[in-house]
Amino acid sequence: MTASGRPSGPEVIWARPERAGRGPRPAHTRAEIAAAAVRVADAEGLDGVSMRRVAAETGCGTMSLYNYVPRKEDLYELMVDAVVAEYEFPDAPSGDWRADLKALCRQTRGIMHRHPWVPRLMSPAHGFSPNALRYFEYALWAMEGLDVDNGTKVELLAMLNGVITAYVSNELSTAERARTSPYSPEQEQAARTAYIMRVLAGGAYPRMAKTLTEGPGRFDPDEVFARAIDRVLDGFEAESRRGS
Amino acid sequence: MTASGRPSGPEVIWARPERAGRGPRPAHTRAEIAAAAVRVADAEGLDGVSMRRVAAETGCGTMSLYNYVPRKEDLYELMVDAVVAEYEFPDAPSGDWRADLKALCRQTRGIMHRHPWVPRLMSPAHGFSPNALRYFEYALWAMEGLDVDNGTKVELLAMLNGVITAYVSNELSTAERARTSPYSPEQEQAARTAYIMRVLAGGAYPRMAKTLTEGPGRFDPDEVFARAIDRVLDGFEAESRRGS
DNA sequence: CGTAGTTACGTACAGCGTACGTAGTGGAGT
DNA sequence: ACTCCACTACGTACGCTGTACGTAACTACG
Repeated sequence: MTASGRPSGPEVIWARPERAGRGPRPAHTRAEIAAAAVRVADAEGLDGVSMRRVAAETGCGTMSLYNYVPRKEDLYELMVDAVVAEYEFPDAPSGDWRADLKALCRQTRGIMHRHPWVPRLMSPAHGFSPNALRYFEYALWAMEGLDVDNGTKVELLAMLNGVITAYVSNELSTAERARTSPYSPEQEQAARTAYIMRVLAGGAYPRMAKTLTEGPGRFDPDEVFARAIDRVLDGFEAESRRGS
Repeated sequence: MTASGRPSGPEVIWARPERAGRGPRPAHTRAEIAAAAVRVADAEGLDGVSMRRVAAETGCGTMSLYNYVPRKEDLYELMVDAVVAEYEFPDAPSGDWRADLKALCRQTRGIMHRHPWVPRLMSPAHGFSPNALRYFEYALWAMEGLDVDNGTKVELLAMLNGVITAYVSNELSTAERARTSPYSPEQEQAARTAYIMRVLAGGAYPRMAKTLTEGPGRFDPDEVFARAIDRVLDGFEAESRRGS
């Protein structure tokens, strides 16, 4: 394979050397480009991330970007890796796997809040980027005190991240909608609740009406999130006790 | 507001009357258009769904589609509602909420397998389409025997659907990648495993290496899925027993 | 020291969502 | 019965996208 230009076969971008032996010294680095793309996505949303826009932000010609990033999908991979780098791991786990995993989950949510486009890019395809590997290694370390087999640990991590992604997506969807819509959030909200009220008034969905009207008052997002994570961990802890 | 043309305010498509009082009889229906879009997405992937393509499939001019569907996002909403219509609900729940919810989850997974683009469109924005309401109403009915408050029931449904979406996304990502990539699945797989092996051979990620090499043999997707759902249900059942 | 491989980047193409304008249709109000 | 105008249908056009391809400059290796 060649270090740039069209690849001769399917390639993971991380397998490409960043600098080829021959030719002029590249004017930019992957890290620079990733940072530029993240900047654009944070400021203008994921749809604002186009090759032209990122190239401009990086300070190079549009097509020069393709020397660093063969396909747009690879740019996404760089972006995810760049934000996964924001995790801060202690020198060693505390020994309390539950607390350590919960802290990890809080960090995941924090990253997604800082970079609302992350949930949309979540995919197993990005599971082997350098920083994802760092994350995975630490998570496995933190789980050493958890008495279940390796497969179950992997399943636990997958479920935690799945739940977090789903939860934060819901959390952010209103905000993201507001960013895109030409109307004010109040107008949007008003239109939706008006519609729902009209539907429920029809009486065709009595259980739903009851559930939505006599809903509980507790809506603190942090609490809902913590509760969700706790429930997932509960399930696996029970399994560990059963197994040992 | 007017029934077609640019809306005068933010609108849910379901609040628009399908047929206006005045003017010529529309040549197509929402159902027809949704079916056409679903056909295209099933055959060519979600990226194949363009307004032009769907219009052609429906048999009308590109811009005529905008009489039925003001924005592309609304087309997505029609598509999701169309596949949510595939749920088959019994006349009444069995009384065993666990079994009923599990059956519902299996149906969700089935729908996502038949329409691999569904996970990408999962969003709370689609939670109030007519068929989503039918789903929600039945699910609440099925949970009448579960002794937790309404808020918890909503959280359970959200978590189940989140976990299913994440799980099926993982399940499908390889297939979807194969559909898009110009290389054979074997080539893709070979490139990825070669890369991972090289990384793990470096010794920087010992726990990960151990986990991946001495992984368990049980990989039956149906089992992994059932186990995940069961664990979620376990957590909530425990909570119900604690509460009552 | 040539030369092959790399970097840089402009041009060009096919496709996208959709704003806008025009023509024709048919139900509601007089 | 007749008029009016909201509505349907649809062609054209604009600005945007990802990226294939060609060209020119540069540098490390044989």
